[in-house]
Amino acid sequence: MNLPNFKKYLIEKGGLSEEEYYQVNSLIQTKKVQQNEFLLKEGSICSHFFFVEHGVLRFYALNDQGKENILQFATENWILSDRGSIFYKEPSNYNIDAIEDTLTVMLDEHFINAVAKVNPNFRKQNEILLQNHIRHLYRRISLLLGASAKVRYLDFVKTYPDIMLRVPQWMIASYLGVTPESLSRVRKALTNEDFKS
Amino acid sequence: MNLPNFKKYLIEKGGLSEEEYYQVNSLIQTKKVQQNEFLLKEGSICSHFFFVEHGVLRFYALNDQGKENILQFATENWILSDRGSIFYKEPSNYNIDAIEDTLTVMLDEHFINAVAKVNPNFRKQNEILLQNHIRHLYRRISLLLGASAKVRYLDFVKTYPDIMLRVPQWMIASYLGVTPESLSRVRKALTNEDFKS
DNA sequence: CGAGGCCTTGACCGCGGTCAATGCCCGTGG
DNA sequence: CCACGGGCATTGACCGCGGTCAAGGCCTCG
Repeated sequence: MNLPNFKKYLIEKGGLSEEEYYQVNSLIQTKKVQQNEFLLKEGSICSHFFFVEHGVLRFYALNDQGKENILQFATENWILSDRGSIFYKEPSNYNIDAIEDTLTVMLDEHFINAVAKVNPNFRKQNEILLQNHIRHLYRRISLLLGASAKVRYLDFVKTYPDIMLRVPQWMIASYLGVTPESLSRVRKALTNEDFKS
Repeated sequence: MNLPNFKKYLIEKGGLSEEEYYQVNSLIQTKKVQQNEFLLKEGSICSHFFFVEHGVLRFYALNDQGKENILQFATENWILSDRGSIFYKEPSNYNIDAIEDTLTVMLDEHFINAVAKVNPNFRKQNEILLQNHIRHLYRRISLLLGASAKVRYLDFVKTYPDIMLRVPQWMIASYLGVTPESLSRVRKALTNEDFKS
């Protein structure tokens, strides 16, 4: 199995050497999903973290009216999961499915412990990634609390130009917390501004 | 220095034994702040995690119009900080100040490493707390994306009944992402509903 | 060529924001 | 002990952003 992104992740972000990587290599499990296929469905218990080797995933909740709220997209090198469901063995309230055909690496506690054993530094590196993730979530909350749809959209374009090109617009609207119609109007207003300047 | 909550935290959540606690005891630094005093100001670099021994803190951002967006309250046993600022040594975009007179324990990387050395299990426990934190943030984002002011308020009351009683209403409004006036109307509508039933 | 998914556009409406006035509580000082 | 002032909550009038509903256009794919 050829997993250049995952290998790079373990070596560069995880701090493993090439030899250490090959030591845990045999433990790696992968999973392929096609577009619209699910990796996690509401009500079931999430068993793994999913590292995206290539493709795009989405992580979303259904609210009381059955509307989707997209919490996160994940492209190459992102890790996605319902952490609460994993750690507390509870049924998940979330769904994960594929926006493109996607190849993922399935990480469980067993694998993480194995890597940490090979290189104890890994846990520390991993912690920094978690801290960074928390930081991004606070930034997102800050925008949701205080910024207009226009500002949130501009921030998204700047932060994730790659995702812009790979997911349909109505999903971006959902991620931003607005309707597809509203997002369409925001975009129209922006192109009009461009003409004026 | 008598720190019953922090001691309990290191022993119950951190997994230390009583003896191990006394081994790191001498390294503990605390900081007292009075109401309205700052622990972190926008533009300065955040040097510590703050564990709340007793009191209430708030963590907030200022948006472009100078309005406060409260990202987090912290009562007893909570840990607050700008993680990005700590890890990347960047000036912070956030503020932390005290809502009540508060006693905090200041945790830095040095202290955490010392605890981890005394009990290697600590880092793993800490990771679980981080995962749990991420989970809560996703829940909050989910509510901000899809729920009305009323639903968000009811959720807050249910989740943090203690905080309700200790912080002024306009701060709760800020946390929920609405104006104080709107929150007042939501509350009024709810008491009217109560009379009907 | 037809069907279905997605984006756009228009008309309408309601939730929540804004601004301003009033009420209430409480601490401070005359 | 009362008068005053400041901070917070409430209420009302008004408005605008963004939601809802419906129609139409534009793709792509069978």
